[in-house]
Amino acid sequence: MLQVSVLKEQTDRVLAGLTKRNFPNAEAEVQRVLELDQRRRQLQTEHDSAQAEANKLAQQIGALMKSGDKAGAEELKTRTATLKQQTKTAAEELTGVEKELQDALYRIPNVPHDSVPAGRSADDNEVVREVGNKPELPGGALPHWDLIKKLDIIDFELGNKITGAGFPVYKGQGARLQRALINFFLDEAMAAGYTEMQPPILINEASGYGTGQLPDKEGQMYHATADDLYLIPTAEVPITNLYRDEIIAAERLPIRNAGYTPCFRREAGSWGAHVRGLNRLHQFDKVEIVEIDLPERSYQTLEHMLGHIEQLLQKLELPYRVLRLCGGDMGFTSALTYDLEVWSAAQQRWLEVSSCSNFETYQANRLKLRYRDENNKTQLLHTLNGSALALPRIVAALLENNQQADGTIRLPEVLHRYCGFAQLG
RNA sequence: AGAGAGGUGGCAGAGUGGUCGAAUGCGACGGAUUCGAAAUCCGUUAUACGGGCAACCGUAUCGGGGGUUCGAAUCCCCCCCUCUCUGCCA
Repeated sequence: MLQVSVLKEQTDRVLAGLTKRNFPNAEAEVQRVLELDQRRRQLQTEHDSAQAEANKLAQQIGALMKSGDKAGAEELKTRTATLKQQTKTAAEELTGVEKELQDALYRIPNVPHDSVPAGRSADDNEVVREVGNKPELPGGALPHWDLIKKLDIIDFELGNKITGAGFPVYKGQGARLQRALINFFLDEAMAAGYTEMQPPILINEASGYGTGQLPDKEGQMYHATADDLYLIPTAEVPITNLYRDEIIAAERLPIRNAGYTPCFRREAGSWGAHVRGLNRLHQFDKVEIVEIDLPERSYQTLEHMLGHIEQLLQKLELPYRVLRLCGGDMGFTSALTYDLEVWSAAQQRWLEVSSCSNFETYQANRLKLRYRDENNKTQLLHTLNGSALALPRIVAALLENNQQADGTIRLPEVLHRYCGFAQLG
Protein backbone atom coordinates (compact mmCIF):
# COMPACT_ATOMS: atom_id res chain seq x y z
CA MET A 1 0.00 0.00 0.00
CA LEU A 2 0.97 3.60 -0.51
CA GLN A 3 2.10 5.75 2.39
CA VAL A 4 -0.29 8.37 3.63
CA SER A 5 2.55 10.88 3.56
CA VAL A 6 2.93 10.33 -0.19
CA LEU A 7 -0.78 10.87 -0.79
CA LYS A 8 -0.64 14.03 1.28
CA GLU A 9 2.54 15.57 -0.02
CA GLN A 10 2.40 14.46 -3.66
CA THR A 11 -1.34 14.44 -4.27
CA ASP A 12 -1.07 15.73 -7.85
CA ARG A 13 1.54 13.16 -8.85
CA VAL A 14 -0.54 10.36 -7.32
CA LEU A 15 -3.72 11.49 -9.09
CA ALA A 16 -1.92 11.78 -12.43
CA GLY A 17 -0.54 8.27 -11.93
CA LEU A 18 -3.90 6.79 -11.03
CA THR A 19 -5.41 8.38 -14.12
CA LYS A 20 -2.77 6.63 -16.20
CA ARG A 21 -4.06 3.40 -14.72
CA ASN A 22 -7.67 4.33 -15.49
CA PHE A 23 -8.36 3.96 -11.81
CA PRO A 24 -11.92 5.13 -11.19
CA ASN A 25 -12.82 7.73 -8.57
CA ALA A 26 -9.17 8.44 -7.86
CA GLU A 27 -9.80 11.86 -6.43
CA ALA A 28 -12.55 10.67 -4.08
CA GLU A 29 -10.52 7.69 -2.90
CA VAL A 30 -7.48 9.83 -2.15
CA GLN A 31 -9.60 12.46 -0.48
CA ARG A 32 -11.12 9.81 1.74
CA VAL A 33 -7.70 8.62 2.89
CA LEU A 34 -6.66 12.16 3.75
CA GLU A 35 -9.85 12.74 5.74
CA LEU A 36 -9.52 9.48 7.62
CA ASP A 37 -5.92 10.30 8.41
CA GLN A 38 -6.92 13.69 9.73
CA ARG A 39 -9.54 12.09 11.96
CA ARG A 40 -7.03 9.47 13.08
CA ARG A 41 -4.56 12.08 14.27
CA GLN A 42 -7.23 13.96 16.12
CA LEU A 43 -8.40 10.84 17.93
CA GLN A 44 -4.85 9.83 18.73
CA THR A 45 -4.20 13.19 20.34
CA GLU A 46 -7.45 13.00 22.35
CA HIS A 47 -6.67 9.51 23.49
CA ASP A 48 -3.08 10.28 24.42
CA SER A 49 -3.82 13.35 26.50
CA ALA A 50 -6.59 11.61 28.46
CA GLN A 51 -4.36 8.62 29.01
CA ALA A 52 -1.45 10.85 30.08
CA GLU A 53 -3.59 12.43 32.75
CA ALA A 54 -4.89 9.08 33.93
CA ASN A 55 -1.33 7.77 34.19
CA LYS A 56 -0.33 10.74 36.25
CA LEU A 57 -3.29 10.28 38.60
CA ALA A 58 -2.58 6.58 38.99
CA GLN A 59 0.91 7.47 40.13
CA GLN A 60 -0.41 9.98 42.65
CA ILE A 61 -2.92 7.45 43.98
CA GLY A 62 -0.07 4.99 44.48
CA ALA A 63 1.87 7.58 46.49
CA LEU A 64 -1.18 8.43 48.63
CA MET A 65 -1.87 4.76 49.34
CA LYS A 66 1.70 4.28 50.45
CA SER A 67 1.49 7.24 52.82
CA GLY A 68 -1.79 5.88 54.20
CA ASP A 69 -4.03 8.68 52.89
CA LYS A 70 -6.94 6.46 51.85
CA ALA A 71 -9.44 9.31 51.64
CA GLY A 72 -7.19 11.33 49.32
CA ALA A 73 -6.74 8.29 47.10
CA GLU A 74 -10.46 7.67 46.86
CA GLU A 75 -11.03 11.25 45.83
CA LEU A 76 -8.64 10.94 42.91
CA LYS A 77 -10.17 7.63 41.87
CA THR A 78 -13.47 9.30 41.05
CA ARG A 79 -11.66 11.52 38.56
CA THR A 80 -10.00 8.56 36.83
CA ALA A 81 -13.36 7.00 36.08
CA THR A 82 -14.22 9.83 33.70
CA LEU A 83 -10.82 9.71 32.06
CA LYS A 84 -11.07 5.98 31.65
CA GLN A 85 -14.34 6.39 29.81
CA GLN A 86 -12.77 9.06 27.59
CA THR A 87 -9.78 6.95 26.63
CA LYS A 88 -11.98 3.96 26.00
CA THR A 89 -14.29 5.84 23.66
CA ALA A 90 -11.40 7.44 21.81
CA ALA A 91 -9.56 4.12 21.54
CA GLU A 92 -12.59 2.35 20.12
CA GLU A 93 -13.20 5.02 17.55
CA LEU A 94 -9.51 5.12 16.74
CA THR A 95 -9.43 1.38 16.05
CA GLY A 96 -12.38 1.77 13.72
CA VAL A 97 -10.86 4.70 11.85
CA GLU A 98 -7.52 2.93 11.52
CA LYS A 99 -9.24 -0.06 10.00
CA GLU A 100 -11.16 2.12 7.56
CA LEU A 101 -7.97 3.96 6.68
CA GLN A 102 -6.17 0.74 5.97
CA ASP A 103 -9.01 -0.58 3.84
CA ALA A 104 -9.04 2.68 1.91
CA LEU A 105 -5.29 2.44 1.35
CA TYR A 106 -5.56 -1.18 0.20
CA ARG A 107 -7.94 -0.08 -2.51
CA ILE A 108 -5.49 2.36 -4.07
CA PRO A 109 -2.99 0.80 -6.51
CA ASN A 110 0.64 1.79 -6.85
CA VAL A 111 1.56 4.96 -8.70
CA PRO A 112 3.07 4.09 -12.09
CA HIS A 113 6.59 5.23 -12.94
CA ASP A 114 6.91 8.19 -15.33
CA SER A 115 8.01 5.92 -18.14
CA VAL A 116 4.81 3.84 -18.01
CA PRO A 117 2.70 4.54 -21.12
CA ALA A 118 -0.97 5.39 -20.78
CA GLY A 119 -3.36 2.77 -22.07
CA ARG A 120 -6.27 0.53 -21.31
CA SER A 121 -5.30 -3.00 -22.30
CA ALA A 122 -2.54 -5.31 -23.48
CA ASP A 123 -2.86 -3.71 -26.94
CA ASP A 124 -1.44 -0.49 -25.54
CA ASN A 125 1.72 -2.01 -24.13
CA GLU A 126 4.94 -0.59 -25.52
CA VAL A 127 7.23 -2.96 -27.38
CA VAL A 128 10.67 -1.98 -26.09
CA ARG A 129 12.57 -4.36 -28.34
CA GLU A 130 12.27 -7.58 -30.24
CA VAL A 131 15.25 -9.93 -30.29
CA GLY A 132 15.98 -13.01 -32.40
CA ASN A 133 14.39 -14.36 -35.56
CA LYS A 134 11.10 -16.19 -35.78
CA PRO A 135 11.83 -19.63 -37.20
CA GLU A 136 10.44 -21.09 -40.44
CA LEU A 137 8.72 -24.33 -39.51
CA PRO A 138 8.76 -27.42 -41.72
CA GLY A 139 5.53 -28.56 -43.34
CA GLY A 140 3.22 -30.40 -40.96
CA ALA A 141 4.51 -28.55 -37.95
CA LEU A 142 2.44 -29.14 -34.83
CA PRO A 143 1.46 -27.09 -31.77
CA HIS A 144 3.13 -28.25 -28.57
CA TRP A 145 0.08 -30.06 -27.21
CA ASP A 146 0.28 -32.42 -30.15
CA LEU A 147 4.06 -32.70 -29.94
CA ILE A 148 4.08 -33.75 -26.29
CA LYS A 149 1.57 -36.46 -27.03
CA LYS A 150 3.50 -37.73 -30.00
CA LEU A 151 6.76 -37.75 -28.06
CA ASP A 152 4.99 -39.01 -24.92
CA ILE A 153 6.87 -36.62 -22.67
CA ILE A 154 4.04 -34.78 -20.87
CA ASP A 155 0.82 -36.55 -19.96
CA PHE A 156 -2.31 -34.59 -19.10
CA GLU A 157 -4.52 -37.67 -18.89
CA LEU A 158 -2.43 -39.20 -16.14
CA GLY A 159 -2.50 -35.91 -14.28
CA ASN A 160 -6.30 -35.87 -14.57
CA LYS A 161 -6.41 -39.32 -13.09
CA ILE A 162 -4.34 -38.68 -10.00
CA THR A 163 -5.15 -35.01 -9.40
CA GLY A 164 -7.20 -33.10 -11.96
CA ALA A 165 -7.05 -30.79 -14.95
CA GLY A 166 -4.04 -28.52 -15.13
CA PHE A 167 -1.71 -30.87 -13.27
CA PRO A 168 0.33 -32.64 -15.96
CA VAL A 169 2.75 -35.51 -15.42
CA TYR A 170 6.17 -35.07 -16.99
CA LYS A 171 7.60 -38.34 -18.21
CA GLY A 172 11.01 -39.57 -19.36
CA GLN A 173 12.70 -36.94 -21.50
CA GLY A 174 9.98 -34.49 -20.49
CA ALA A 175 10.85 -34.84 -16.82
CA ARG A 176 14.54 -34.63 -17.55
CA LEU A 177 14.01 -31.46 -19.57
CA GLN A 178 12.21 -29.86 -16.63
CA ARG A 179 15.05 -30.69 -14.30
CA ALA A 180 17.58 -29.45 -16.83
CA LEU A 181 15.84 -26.08 -17.20
CA ILE A 182 15.57 -25.60 -13.44
CA ASN A 183 19.26 -26.34 -12.97
CA PHE A 184 20.25 -24.18 -15.90
CA PHE A 185 18.24 -21.21 -14.57
CA LEU A 186 19.60 -21.61 -11.05
CA ASP A 187 23.21 -21.97 -12.20
CA GLU A 188 22.86 -18.83 -14.32
CA ALA A 189 21.40 -16.96 -11.36
CA MET A 190 24.29 -18.03 -9.13
CA ALA A 191 26.75 -16.90 -11.79
CA ALA A 192 25.00 -13.53 -11.89
CA GLY A 193 25.46 -13.08 -8.14
CA TYR A 194 22.13 -14.25 -6.76
CA THR A 195 21.95 -16.36 -3.60
CA GLU A 196 19.93 -19.52 -3.93
CA MET A 197 17.06 -19.91 -1.48
CA GLN A 198 14.86 -22.91 -0.98
CA PRO A 199 11.80 -21.68 0.90
CA PRO A 200 8.72 -23.54 2.10
CA ILE A 201 5.99 -23.72 -0.51
CA LEU A 202 3.24 -23.30 2.05
CA ILE A 203 2.89 -19.91 3.69
CA ASN A 204 0.90 -18.50 6.58
CA GLU A 205 -1.67 -15.77 6.45
CA ALA A 206 0.71 -12.99 7.51
CA SER A 207 2.96 -13.72 4.53
CA GLY A 208 -0.02 -13.58 2.20
CA TYR A 209 -0.78 -10.08 3.46
CA GLY A 210 2.88 -9.08 3.31
CA THR A 211 3.20 -9.36 -0.46
CA GLY A 212 -0.41 -8.47 -1.20
CA GLN A 213 -1.99 -11.80 -2.21
CA LEU A 214 -4.34 -11.33 0.71
CA PRO A 215 -6.92 -10.10 1.23
CA ASP A 216 -7.96 -9.35 -2.39
CA LYS A 217 -6.64 -12.40 -4.25
CA GLU A 218 -7.65 -15.01 -1.74
CA GLY A 219 -9.49 -17.08 -4.34
CA GLN A 220 -6.40 -17.43 -6.50
CA MET A 221 -4.45 -19.45 -3.94
CA TYR A 222 -4.98 -23.03 -2.82
CA HIS A 223 -5.85 -22.96 0.85
CA ALA A 224 -5.00 -25.84 3.19
CA THR A 225 -7.77 -25.04 5.65
CA ALA A 226 -6.97 -27.66 8.29
CA ASP A 227 -3.77 -25.76 9.09
CA ASP A 228 -4.73 -22.41 7.57
CA LEU A 229 -1.77 -22.38 5.19
CA TYR A 230 -1.67 -21.37 1.54
CA LEU A 231 0.18 -23.00 -1.36
CA ILE A 232 2.41 -20.34 -2.89
CA PRO A 233 1.44 -18.87 -6.27
CA THR A 234 5.08 -17.82 -6.78
CA ALA A 235 8.38 -17.95 -4.88
CA GLU A 236 8.12 -14.18 -4.63
CA VAL A 237 5.84 -14.65 -1.63
CA PRO A 238 8.08 -16.67 0.72
CA ILE A 239 11.35 -15.12 -0.46
CA THR A 240 10.18 -11.53 -0.09
CA ASN A 241 8.52 -12.29 3.25
CA LEU A 242 11.87 -13.49 4.57
CA TYR A 243 12.51 -9.80 5.16
CA ARG A 244 9.15 -8.88 6.67
CA ASP A 245 9.46 -6.60 9.74
CA GLU A 246 13.20 -6.15 9.21
CA ILE A 247 15.43 -3.12 9.36
CA ILE A 248 18.29 -3.96 7.05
CA ALA A 249 21.75 -2.43 7.36
CA ALA A 250 22.50 -0.42 4.21
CA GLU A 251 25.76 -2.27 3.61
CA ARG A 252 23.86 -5.55 3.19
CA LEU A 253 22.08 -4.09 0.14
CA PRO A 254 21.26 -5.01 -2.50
CA ILE A 255 19.84 -8.32 -1.38
CA ARG A 256 19.70 -10.60 -4.39
CA ASN A 257 17.99 -13.96 -4.02
CA ALA A 258 16.89 -16.62 -6.43
CA GLY A 259 14.78 -19.66 -5.78
CA TYR A 260 13.18 -22.54 -7.57
CA THR A 261 9.72 -23.60 -6.43
CA PRO A 262 6.64 -25.17 -7.89
CA CYS A 263 3.87 -22.57 -8.14
CA PHE A 264 0.18 -23.19 -7.56
CA ARG A 265 -2.62 -21.16 -9.05
CA ARG A 266 -6.29 -21.89 -8.92
CA GLU A 267 -6.85 -19.63 -11.95
CA ALA A 268 -10.50 -19.55 -10.98
CA GLY A 269 -12.64 -18.59 -13.92
CA SER A 270 -9.83 -17.99 -16.36
CA TRP A 271 -10.09 -21.17 -18.42
CA GLY A 272 -11.22 -21.15 -22.00
CA ALA A 273 -9.63 -20.20 -25.29
CA HIS A 274 -5.85 -19.80 -25.46
CA VAL A 275 -5.20 -21.98 -22.47
CA ARG A 276 -4.57 -25.29 -24.17
CA GLY A 277 -1.63 -27.46 -23.35
CA LEU A 278 1.08 -25.79 -21.33
CA ASN A 279 -0.24 -22.27 -21.78
CA ARG A 280 -1.93 -22.24 -18.39
CA LEU A 281 -1.59 -24.73 -15.54
CA HIS A 282 -2.59 -25.09 -11.90
CA GLN A 283 0.89 -26.25 -10.95
CA PHE A 284 4.06 -25.21 -12.72
CA ASP A 285 7.75 -24.73 -12.04
CA LYS A 286 9.51 -21.41 -11.89
CA VAL A 287 12.81 -19.90 -10.87
CA GLU A 288 12.21 -16.47 -9.40
CA ILE A 289 14.67 -13.67 -8.69
CA VAL A 290 13.92 -11.25 -5.87
CA GLU A 291 15.86 -8.10 -5.07
CA ILE A 292 15.69 -5.58 -2.27
CA ASP A 293 17.51 -2.31 -2.75
CA LEU A 294 17.79 1.35 -1.86
CA PRO A 295 15.18 3.62 -3.45
CA GLU A 296 17.76 5.62 -5.40
CA ARG A 297 19.17 2.48 -7.03
CA SER A 298 16.06 0.42 -7.67
CA TYR A 299 15.51 1.33 -11.33
CA GLN A 300 19.09 0.48 -12.17
CA THR A 301 18.48 -2.81 -10.41
CA LEU A 302 15.34 -3.41 -12.46
CA GLU A 303 17.29 -2.95 -15.72
CA HIS A 304 19.93 -5.30 -14.43
CA MET A 305 17.34 -7.96 -13.66
CA LEU A 306 15.83 -7.52 -17.09
CA GLY A 307 19.27 -8.01 -18.63
CA HIS A 308 19.73 -11.24 -16.74
CA ILE A 309 16.41 -12.62 -17.96
CA GLU A 310 17.04 -11.59 -21.57
CA GLN A 311 20.37 -13.30 -21.50
CA LEU A 312 18.64 -16.56 -20.49
CA LEU A 313 16.32 -16.36 -23.46
CA GLN A 314 19.23 -15.63 -25.78
CA LYS A 315 21.11 -18.68 -24.53
CA LEU A 316 17.98 -20.74 -25.12
CA GLU A 317 17.93 -19.32 -28.68
CA LEU A 318 14.32 -18.23 -28.34
CA PRO A 319 13.02 -15.17 -30.18
CA TYR A 320 11.47 -12.82 -27.64
CA ARG A 321 10.22 -9.33 -27.11
CA VAL A 322 10.27 -6.99 -24.15
CA LEU A 323 7.13 -5.07 -23.31
CA ARG A 324 6.73 -2.13 -21.04
CA LEU A 325 3.24 -2.60 -19.67
CA CYS A 326 0.84 0.28 -19.97
CA GLY A 327 -1.02 1.74 -17.00
CA GLY A 328 -4.14 -0.28 -17.68
CA ASP A 329 -2.39 -3.65 -17.98
CA MET A 330 -0.02 -3.37 -15.03
CA GLY A 331 -0.42 -5.28 -11.81
CA PHE A 332 -2.04 -3.48 -8.89
CA THR A 333 1.11 -3.31 -6.77
CA SER A 334 3.71 -2.55 -9.43
CA ALA A 335 5.23 0.80 -10.39
CA LEU A 336 6.87 -0.48 -13.57
CA THR A 337 6.61 -3.88 -15.18
CA TYR A 338 8.45 -5.41 -18.09
CA ASP A 339 6.89 -8.50 -19.57
CA LEU A 340 9.01 -10.86 -21.62
CA GLU A 341 7.28 -12.92 -24.25
CA VAL A 342 8.67 -15.70 -26.40
CA TRP A 343 7.46 -16.43 -29.88
CA SER A 344 5.50 -19.65 -30.16
CA ALA A 345 5.91 -20.53 -33.82
CA ALA A 346 3.20 -23.13 -34.19
CA GLN A 347 0.60 -21.15 -32.27
CA GLN A 348 1.76 -18.00 -34.05
CA ARG A 349 1.53 -15.95 -30.89
CA TRP A 350 3.64 -14.44 -28.15
CA LEU A 351 3.65 -16.24 -24.81
CA GLU A 352 4.46 -14.44 -21.57
CA VAL A 353 7.33 -16.20 -19.82
CA SER A 354 8.45 -13.55 -17.38
CA SER A 355 7.24 -10.48 -15.61
CA CYS A 356 9.82 -8.22 -14.02
CA SER A 357 8.64 -5.45 -11.73
CA ASN A 358 9.71 -2.71 -9.39
CA PHE A 359 7.19 -2.28 -6.59
CA GLU A 360 9.06 0.65 -5.09
CA THR A 361 7.82 0.99 -1.48
CA TYR A 362 4.36 -0.44 -2.13
CA GLN A 363 5.14 -3.93 -0.84
CA ALA A 364 7.75 -2.71 1.65
CA ASN A 365 5.12 -0.59 3.37
CA ARG A 366 2.99 -3.63 4.13
CA LEU A 367 6.04 -5.72 4.93
CA LYS A 368 7.56 -3.02 7.16
CA LEU A 369 10.82 -3.60 5.33
CA ARG A 370 13.17 -0.73 6.08
CA TYR A 371 16.74 0.57 6.25
CA ARG A 372 18.38 3.44 8.07
CA ASP A 373 19.25 6.52 6.06
CA GLU A 374 22.25 8.79 6.66
CA ASN A 375 20.29 10.54 9.46
CA ASN A 376 19.69 7.17 11.10
CA LYS A 377 15.99 7.41 10.35
CA THR A 378 14.13 4.33 9.17
CA GLN A 379 12.95 4.49 5.55
CA LEU A 380 11.13 1.99 3.38
CA LEU A 381 13.17 -0.04 0.90
CA HIS A 382 12.23 -0.96 -2.65
CA THR A 383 11.36 -4.53 -3.61
CA LEU A 384 11.65 -6.05 -7.07
CA ASN A 385 11.12 -9.44 -8.60
CA GLY A 386 11.07 -11.26 -11.87
CA SER A 387 10.62 -14.73 -13.27
CA ALA A 388 13.89 -16.20 -14.47
CA LEU A 389 12.08 -18.14 -15.76
CA ALA A 390 8.69 -19.90 -15.74
CA LEU A 391 9.03 -23.30 -17.37
CA PRO A 392 5.84 -24.39 -19.14
CA ARG A 393 5.73 -21.79 -21.90
CA ILE A 394 9.48 -22.03 -22.36
CA VAL A 395 8.99 -25.73 -22.96
CA ALA A 396 6.12 -24.99 -25.33
CA ALA A 397 8.24 -22.59 -27.35
CA LEU A 398 11.27 -24.88 -27.37
CA LEU A 399 9.13 -27.70 -28.72
CA GLU A 400 7.30 -25.71 -31.34
CA ASN A 401 10.17 -23.58 -32.59
CA ASN A 402 12.71 -26.37 -32.87
CA GLN A 403 10.70 -29.14 -34.46
CA GLN A 404 12.54 -30.77 -37.33
CA ALA A 405 11.25 -32.31 -40.53
CA ASP A 406 11.96 -35.82 -39.14
CA GLY A 407 9.69 -35.21 -36.14
CA THR A 408 12.46 -34.78 -33.57
CA ILE A 409 13.01 -31.63 -31.52
CA ARG A 410 16.41 -29.99 -31.51
CA LEU A 411 17.48 -28.60 -28.13
CA PRO A 412 19.63 -25.50 -27.69
CA GLU A 413 23.32 -26.19 -27.13
CA VAL A 414 23.27 -24.82 -23.59
CA LEU A 415 20.85 -27.49 -22.38
CA HIS A 416 22.71 -30.52 -23.75
CA ARG A 417 24.90 -31.10 -20.74
CA TYR A 418 21.97 -30.56 -18.37
CA CYS A 419 19.72 -32.98 -20.25
CA GLY A 420 22.24 -35.58 -21.25
CA PHE A 421 20.72 -35.56 -24.73
CA ALA A 422 20.67 -33.13 -27.65
CA GLN A 423 17.21 -33.76 -29.01
CA LEU A 424 13.79 -35.00 -28.03
CA GLY A 425 12.46 -38.08 -29.79
C1' A B 1 -1.38 -37.09 18.02
C1' G B 2 -0.50 -37.44 23.84
C1' A B 3 2.22 -35.26 28.19
C1' G B 4 5.16 -31.35 30.04
C1' A B 5 7.88 -26.60 29.78
C1' G B 6 8.11 -21.92 27.83
C1' G B 7 7.32 -17.21 24.73
C1' U B 8 10.61 -10.36 27.83
C1' G B 9 15.02 -5.40 24.01
C1' G B 10 20.04 -7.26 18.24
C1' C B 11 21.15 -11.95 21.31
C1' A B 12 21.32 -14.38 26.25
C1' G B 13 18.56 -13.75 30.53
C1' A B 14 16.34 -11.48 35.45
C1' G B 15 11.89 -9.50 36.89
C1' U B 16 5.11 -12.31 40.19
C1' G B 17 0.64 -5.57 41.13
C1' G B 18 3.03 1.01 41.49
C1' U B 19 9.13 4.52 41.33
C1' C B 20 9.58 -1.14 34.95
C1' G B 21 10.64 0.48 28.41
C1' A B 22 12.22 -3.02 31.92
C1' A B 23 18.33 -5.44 36.12
C1' U B 24 22.63 -7.91 34.42
C1' G B 25 25.73 -10.04 30.67
C1' C B 26 27.12 -10.28 25.45
C1' G B 27 27.23 -7.69 20.94
C1' A B 28 27.29 -2.86 18.39
C1' C B 29 28.51 2.41 18.39
C1' G B 30 31.12 6.91 20.51
C1' G B 31 35.05 8.48 23.77
C1' A B 32 39.45 7.91 27.22
C1' U B 33 44.07 5.22 27.51
C1' U B 34 47.83 3.45 23.34
C1' C B 35 52.66 4.72 18.25
C1' G B 36 48.58 1.27 16.92
C1' A B 37 45.86 -2.86 18.79
C1' A B 38 44.25 -6.18 22.76
C1' A B 39 42.79 -5.51 27.73
C1' U B 40 40.60 -1.85 30.90
C1' C B 41 37.49 2.40 32.02
C1' C B 42 33.34 6.03 30.82
C1' G B 43 29.07 6.84 27.94
C1' U B 44 25.33 5.61 24.16
C1' U B 45 22.46 1.72 22.17
C1' A B 46 14.20 -0.67 20.46
C1' U B 47 9.95 0.35 17.37
C1' A B 48 5.49 2.75 15.98
C1' C B 49 2.08 6.69 16.39
C1' G B 50 0.70 11.81 17.97
C1' G B 51 2.37 17.03 19.10
C1' G B 52 6.58 20.48 17.94
C1' C B 53 10.84 24.23 13.05
C1' A B 54 13.75 21.88 16.65
C1' A B 55 15.61 20.52 21.42
C1' C B 56 12.07 17.68 23.27
C1' C B 57 7.29 16.02 25.17
C1' G B 58 3.22 12.49 25.21
C1' U B 59 1.09 7.54 24.12
C1' A B 60 1.47 2.45 23.04
C1' U B 61 4.31 -2.06 22.73
C1' C B 62 7.32 -7.76 27.53
C1' G B 63 3.71 -13.82 21.54
C1' G B 64 -1.78 -11.99 20.00
C1' G B 65 -6.74 -10.68 21.78
C1' G B 66 -10.09 -9.82 25.86
C1' G B 67 -10.84 -9.05 31.28
C1' U B 68 -9.86 -7.59 36.68
C1' U B 69 -7.65 -2.92 38.92
C1' C B 70 -6.92 3.93 40.30
C1' G B 71 -2.52 1.22 38.30
C1' A B 72 -0.62 -5.15 34.73
C1' A B 73 5.56 -7.86 31.88
C1' U B 74 3.46 -9.50 36.69
C1' C B 75 -3.44 -11.78 38.28
C1' C B 76 -7.76 -14.25 35.21
C1' C B 77 -9.88 -16.14 30.33
C1' C B 78 -9.34 -17.38 25.05
C1' C B 79 -6.09 -18.04 20.90
C1' C B 80 -1.28 -18.60 18.39
C1' C B 81 3.66 -20.23 18.35
C1' U B 82 8.27 -22.66 20.03
C1' C B 83 10.97 -26.35 22.72
C1' U B 84 11.49 -31.31 25.37
C1' C B 85 9.81 -36.39 25.99
C1' U B 86 6.53 -40.31 23.98
C1' G B 87 4.14 -41.96 19.38
C1' C B 88 4.44 -41.87 14.04
C1' C B 89 7.65 -41.08 9.97
C1' A B 90 11.16 -39.36 4.80
